[in-house]
Amino acid sequence: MNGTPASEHDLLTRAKTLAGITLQQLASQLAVPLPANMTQAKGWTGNLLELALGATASSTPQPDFVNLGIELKTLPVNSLGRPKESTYVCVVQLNPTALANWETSLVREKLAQVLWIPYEADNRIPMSARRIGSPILWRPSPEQQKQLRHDWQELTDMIVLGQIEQISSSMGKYLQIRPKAANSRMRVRDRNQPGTSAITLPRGFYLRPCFTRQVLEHEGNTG
DNA sequence: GCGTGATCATAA
DNA sequence: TTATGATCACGC
Repeated sequence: MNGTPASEHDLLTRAKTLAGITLQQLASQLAVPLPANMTQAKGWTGNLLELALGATASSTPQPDFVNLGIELKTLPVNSLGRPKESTYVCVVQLNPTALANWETSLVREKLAQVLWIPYEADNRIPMSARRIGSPILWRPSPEQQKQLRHDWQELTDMIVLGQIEQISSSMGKYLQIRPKAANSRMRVRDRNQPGTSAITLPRGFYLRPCFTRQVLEHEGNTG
């Protein structure tokens, strides 16, 4: 269980051994205490899985498994096995270079290869009893890339044009932009308007549940 | 302070 | 019930 996985196969094999066990069982194996409440431990499940699988890049902008170029994402699902929440992808970088084109964008980079780990998150199930699901090693299909690229372009166009304040969370069919900050008083510099001192609320890109649902269902049908 | 891990709380 | 806007903890 210790050390970072040496190969994609190694990582997937490890992840499969977690399928079916509860969060409490895994936490116990790793000697990690269960949080008393999720309000004060929002990233707990993600951190637990990182620890279990030997992810190395926590708190850095790099992929979780640097040597493999794979990002790890836990995915809370409801009683129907569908995503319960949107999925945070990355920060919205507020400079023209970062937003210049999709091919070199952080969103595309982050979502190039993702190991999805679904887990039960129905509120009627106590934290300790929630089970981890089967891992899905995913790369966006051409259709999914098209979906993401379309939304990304639409949203970043607005930012580059200085219209970030007009962006609403309801924009983007699959990819959206929402606040991502310690609180609503946080501010960052928007470098898309040279010569001005524009500041704005930090934001992030998020995948809507309808997108991650595709990921789960496609894998379920083919894998 | 910023980016990582995300979910919470309430409006719609 | 669902999605938006807000927020919590941690590492560096």
